[in-house]
Amino acid sequence: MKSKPTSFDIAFRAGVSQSTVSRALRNSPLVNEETRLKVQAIARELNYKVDKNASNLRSQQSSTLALLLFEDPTNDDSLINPFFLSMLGSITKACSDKGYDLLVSFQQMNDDWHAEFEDSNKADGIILLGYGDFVDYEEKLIQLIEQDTRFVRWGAEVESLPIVSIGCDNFHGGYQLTEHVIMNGRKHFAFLGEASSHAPEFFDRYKGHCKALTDNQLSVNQACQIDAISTEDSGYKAALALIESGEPFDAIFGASDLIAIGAMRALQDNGYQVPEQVAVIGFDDIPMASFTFPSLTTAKQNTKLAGELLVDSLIKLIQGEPVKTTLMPTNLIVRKSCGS
Amino acid sequence: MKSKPTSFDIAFRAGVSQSTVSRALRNSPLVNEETRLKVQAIARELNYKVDKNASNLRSQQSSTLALLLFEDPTNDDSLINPFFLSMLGSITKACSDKGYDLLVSFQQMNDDWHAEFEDSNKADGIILLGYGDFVDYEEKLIQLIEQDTRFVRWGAEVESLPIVSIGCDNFHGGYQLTEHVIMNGRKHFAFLGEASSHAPEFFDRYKGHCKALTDNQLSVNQACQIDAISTEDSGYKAALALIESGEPFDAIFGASDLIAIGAMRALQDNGYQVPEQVAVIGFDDIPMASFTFPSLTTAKQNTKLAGELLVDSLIKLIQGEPVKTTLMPTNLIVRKSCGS
DNA sequence: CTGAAAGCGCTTACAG
DNA sequence: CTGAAAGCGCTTACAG
Repeated sequence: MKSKPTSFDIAFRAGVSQSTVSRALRNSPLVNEETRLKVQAIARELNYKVDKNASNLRSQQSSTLALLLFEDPTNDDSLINPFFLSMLGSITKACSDKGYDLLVSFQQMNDDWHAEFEDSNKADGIILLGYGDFVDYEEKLIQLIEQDTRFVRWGAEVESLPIVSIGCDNFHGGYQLTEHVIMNGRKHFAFLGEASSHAPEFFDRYKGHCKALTDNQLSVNQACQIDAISTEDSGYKAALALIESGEPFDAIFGASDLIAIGAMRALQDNGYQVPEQVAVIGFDDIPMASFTFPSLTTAKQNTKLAGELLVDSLIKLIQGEPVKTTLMPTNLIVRKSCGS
Repeated sequence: MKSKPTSFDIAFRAGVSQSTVSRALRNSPLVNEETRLKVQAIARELNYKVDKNASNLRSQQSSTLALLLFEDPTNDDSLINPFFLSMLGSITKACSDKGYDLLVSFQQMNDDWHAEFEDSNKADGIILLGYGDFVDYEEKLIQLIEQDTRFVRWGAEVESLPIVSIGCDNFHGGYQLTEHVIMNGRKHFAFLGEASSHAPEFFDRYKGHCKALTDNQLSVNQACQIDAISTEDSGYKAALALIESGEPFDAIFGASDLIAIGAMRALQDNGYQVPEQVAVIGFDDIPMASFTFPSLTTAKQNTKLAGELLVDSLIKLIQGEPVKTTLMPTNLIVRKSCGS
C-alpha cells in the first residue's frame, strides 16, 4: 500500500504553500481562480483526499451523525423490527443528502451507555431510535441532557424533559383506526400491546382507541387490553391469552403491525375467520403488511419524512438553531383485515 | 456546552504526565496498577472520552468500517431492497461485536465514486453491497484495486480480479429449487431475471436452473427467460410479458423474491391460480416471503452469517491476513407457492 | 491573494 | 514504570 499523499505533496507540486492548498481545496474565495484550478487538478491527479481525522481534529467538528438503534433485549436477536429498518434506510438517505456521514450502532438497552459517539468527537450529534422500557430509557435521556449531548429521538413527546422528539400522532392514528372499524359495525374491541408509561407510543394509541370507543357510545373492556411488545411472537401469545380469557371480541387492535400479524396467525390457528369473525388492525405499515392474508389495515407512519425530519432537526440543533418537537400525521391504510 | 476535558486535564488532576494518562487509559502494561486505577477513576469522574479524531490521526487507523450500499438507479428511490436491509442489520451487529464502528452510505452507481471513505482515513476498509449493472461496476472495482483500497464485496466470485467476494452458492440454489419443482411434476419453466454477465448472481441461478432441467431431461425454452431487475414492479412486468408471449409455462422461477412476488401478483391479476396452474419460486427469503399468498418457496440466503463473514473477512484483510472468497450454501425453504 | 506559524488532542519512540 | 518531546495532517488566525 503506497502512502497517501498529503497537502504538502500537492503544495510542492503546485509550487504554492500548504495553506493555499488547503484553501483551494475548500473553494475558499480567498484564493486566486487560476491557483485554485491548478491545485485541484493536481489533487485529482494524485487522487488526494483530505484526511478527515486531521481536518475534524483541527476544526472540531465531524460532519458525522450517529444513529443509535436500541432493541428490546427480550427480542430474539436475529431480527430487527422492520419498521426501524425502514427508518434506517430513510435516515441514511437524508444524511447523504445533507452531506453528513452516518455512523450506525445497535445497542442493547442494558449496555453501559454513555453517548460515546459525541463525547469522543466521532459524531456531531445523535439520533435515537427505539428503546425497551421507557422508564429505564428516561434515565439515560436525563444523562444525555446533563452532558449537553446534542440529540433528537424518534417517539412520543416527553413533556417533562427538554428533548426534541419527532414522532407520529399516535393518539389520532389510534382514534382513526378504531373509528373506521366501529363504522364497520364492530363493538367488542381488544387492544394488544402495553398501554402504560413504560411504552408511551403504544399508550397514546390506546388512549386514542379508547376515546373513539367512548365517543361512539361503546365501552372499554379493561380485560381486553393485553400487554405485548412489538414482535410477532408476542402478538401471537397475547391473542392466545385473549382467546383463553373467554372475553367476547369481534375486533383486535394490535399496537404495531408485528403484533397484529402475530395475532392474526393465532386467530387463524384457532379457527377464527379474519375479518369475518374478527377484524384486525395494526400500526406502522411495515412492508409485509400488504402481503399478509388478509392484508392488514393499519396506520402508516411515513418513514421517509420521519428520517428527513430527524436529520434536519439534529443538524439545526448542532448549528444552534431552535428546533421544536414535531408530531407527524399518520395515514389510515384500509386493506382487507378489517372487513371493508 | 462546557468544553470537553482532554488528557491534560486528567494528567493535571492525577498528578502524572499526559503520556501516562494515555497509557493508563489504554491499559498499557507499562503503567503501574495503582496509577492506572487512579487515572481511570478521574477519567470516569470527568466523563472523559478519548478524542477519536486525534487518536486516529496519530495512530493512522480508525477502527471504523464503511458500508457502501449501491442501489440500482432505475429503482424507485423510496424503497430499499429488503434483502439488503437485512444484510445491513447483520453487518451492523457483526461490527459492534468486533469493536468496529460502521459508517453507512447509500450510493448511486452513477455517482462519482472514489471510495472516499478509506482514502480520507475515515474507515479502515469498505464493504460493498449491491450494484446496478455488473459491467459498469467492474470498472469501479478495478479502480479500487489500483488504489489499494481494502474491501470485500457481497456477490458472486469475480474470477478475473483479485477480489474477496462473499456470496451464496447461487448455482446450487437455483439447481435445488428447480429440481424441487420438477419433482412436483412441472415441465415448462420460465425464468424472470437478467441472465447475463451484467448480473452474475442471477446468471448463476439461471445456470443452476438450466442444469437441473437438462439433468431431468427437460428442455430450456430460451423464449421464457425474460429480463427483470430485483423489484416487484419489474417482476410484475416481466410476468406480463411472459403471459403475452403466448409461450406455455407451468412454473416461474423469479431470480429474486421481489421478482417472484411481482410475478405472482401479475399471474393472479390475470386469472392464473398459484400454485395450481403455475408454481412460483423466488430467491433470498426476505421477511415478506412467508406472508405472501400463497407463501413463497425460495432459497434462503443466510444474512446473519453473511454479515459476519463480510466483517470478519474485511478485518482480516485490514490486518494483513490472507482471506479467501467464500461461497455459502443456500437453504431450500418449501412453502405453498410451488404446490407441495 | 499568499505564506509562515500555531495548534487541534492524541500516541509513541526515546531517554531515563 | 514515567516524562519530555515529536509529530500525525490538517485549518485558521496573523501578517504581509
